[in-house]
Amino acid sequence: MSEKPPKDAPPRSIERRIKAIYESIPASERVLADRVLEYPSDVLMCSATELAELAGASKAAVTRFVKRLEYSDFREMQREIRRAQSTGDPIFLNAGRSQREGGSNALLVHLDQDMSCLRQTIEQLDQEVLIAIARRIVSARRVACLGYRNSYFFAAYMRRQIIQIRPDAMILPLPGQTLMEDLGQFGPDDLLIAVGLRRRPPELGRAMQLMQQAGVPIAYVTDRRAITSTKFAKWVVPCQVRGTSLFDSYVGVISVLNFICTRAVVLSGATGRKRLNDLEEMIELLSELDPKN
Amino acid sequence: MSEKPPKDAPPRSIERRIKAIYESIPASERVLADRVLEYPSDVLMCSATELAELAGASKAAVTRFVKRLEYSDFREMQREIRRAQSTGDPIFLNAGRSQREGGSNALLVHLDQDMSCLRQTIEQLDQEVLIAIARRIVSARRVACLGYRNSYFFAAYMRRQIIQIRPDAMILPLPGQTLMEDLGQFGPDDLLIAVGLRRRPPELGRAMQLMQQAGVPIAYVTDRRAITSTKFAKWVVPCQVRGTSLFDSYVGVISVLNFICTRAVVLSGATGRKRLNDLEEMIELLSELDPKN
DNA sequence: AACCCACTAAAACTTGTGTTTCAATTCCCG
DNA sequence: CGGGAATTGAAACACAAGTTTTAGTGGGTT
Repeated sequence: MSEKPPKDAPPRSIERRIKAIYESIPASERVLADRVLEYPSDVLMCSATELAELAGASKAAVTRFVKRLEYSDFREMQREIRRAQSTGDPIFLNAGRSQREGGSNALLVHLDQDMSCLRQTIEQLDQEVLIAIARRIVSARRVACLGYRNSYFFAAYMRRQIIQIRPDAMILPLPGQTLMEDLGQFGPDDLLIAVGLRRRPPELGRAMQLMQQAGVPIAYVTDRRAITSTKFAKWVVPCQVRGTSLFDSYVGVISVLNFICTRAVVLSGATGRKRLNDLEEMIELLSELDPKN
Repeated sequence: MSEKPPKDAPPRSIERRIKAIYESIPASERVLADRVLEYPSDVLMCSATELAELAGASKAAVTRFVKRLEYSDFREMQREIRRAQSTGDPIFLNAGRSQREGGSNALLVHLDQDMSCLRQTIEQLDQEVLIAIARRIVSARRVACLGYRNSYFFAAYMRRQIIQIRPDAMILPLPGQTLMEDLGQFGPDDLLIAVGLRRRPPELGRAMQLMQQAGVPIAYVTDRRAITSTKFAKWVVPCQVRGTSLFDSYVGVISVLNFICTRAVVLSGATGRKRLNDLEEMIELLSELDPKN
């Protein structure tokens, strides 16, 4: 007992162990480290062979990696982690889920709500509408994203994804500018993406009405309760935002926007720009500049 | 090989299968059934041998039990169950939801991905950490939200919710300002909420390092692969952002932020809730907002 | 009581796993 | 440009996992 072996002394989690040595390990093991950090439950559920395949490494690399983490054995590592899990380390709650087991766990209640919010949003959407919007994003002469209050963030998010294929996409309103300075020139060849979730200020409806009168097609991302303002839109994307929570849940909104943008990028590749039209390649390309800091 | 086993026909859940045959199985397999019904995750995590020991049965009993459940193999059973869990409710995956004609169910695939992304984020978080952050939001002298690129939107969203209980909450960086002009005065009594999702510019890490040196506690919302920058944070909130999609999915991030903000409001108690009510009332009164438009 | 049948688990068997070895390769550093 | 250290995955290896066989037990029936 006088000697303290470093092994059992600190009940360090794998994440901690990985981060401690991350800088000093070779590439083949680093891909494993990345995979484990991103999907920790894989270690519990998969065999070492599967883990190697998932991470894109060899079985030998897995063994070396395990040793470097100061585990004697792949299996011992699994046991170790499982112990940590059963003693309450929340990182791996994933595997032990049994819905009603949570009891007073507010987090899991929250998860349930957001899951059903997300599901209800997506299930009741028409894929063709979303694809039509994506197509329009690619083909329109100009694109602008509009949103107020909370919705502004989502409009801005949308615009940020779109500029990867259309660097001219605008975000509105701009501080200190009136809307019409930027939208004044818009016409039937353009596209307005309006995000109007609950707590819409009247400006939004007015702007949409004006744009409709100018013949501008409008894609309108909103909540289910919107009524009158949907009349101005060519495409309506109603999202479920209401939970029993204090604040509205926007998981459905962000998910839909992601979907539209993804489709738009794919479509833009297909329409013959010199961009890669292979989705996988694009993912690879986007992933290569990926700082681990 | 010419014969097609009934293997791939029904994607029934394991619980269903067990209950279907429960009455008609012998004792040694029934103890296994009981164990599995009570701790379903054992099947995923344990080996067949371990499962036998836990339930108090023999290895042979496990094999017979698995066969009786119409799985060809113990390992195949594990794979089957794992697949069902990782996508959430297996109802969505291959239940043949062809209500949307057109053959391509890209939307439902997208839903699956975002559902599991959301689940993996929430389930692997520590509720105590989130509550500690919420508490700090209420008690800190000053609060600032920091984020670059995509993360900026989430920092801004966060700040927008927080100002309902803390009107002094800041969003950073501000255009045309240097960070230190706003953060220079920060110290141990304050709180910095940093959002740093993939594609982090180096500025973020530098800012966090400086703040840590100044003794400022940092709540850091990031993705699972972040390594070095987590060293500067007092609380780390790792989110699952990676799907097989082109763009990262932020459903988990937005959900967590919502949770933290909600808890902060609840914790802020009467004053906070009062303020929120006042705000709503005032808004209603001025009819500044019309939810129906 | 004798027989039969279902059931059980120990032990042999087989397959697939994780580990180790090793030659080829890359990357430094002189 | 070399030589050497480090890194890598394919293949060989040892071993443990799951399956099958088998011998034994207990309960029920005629």
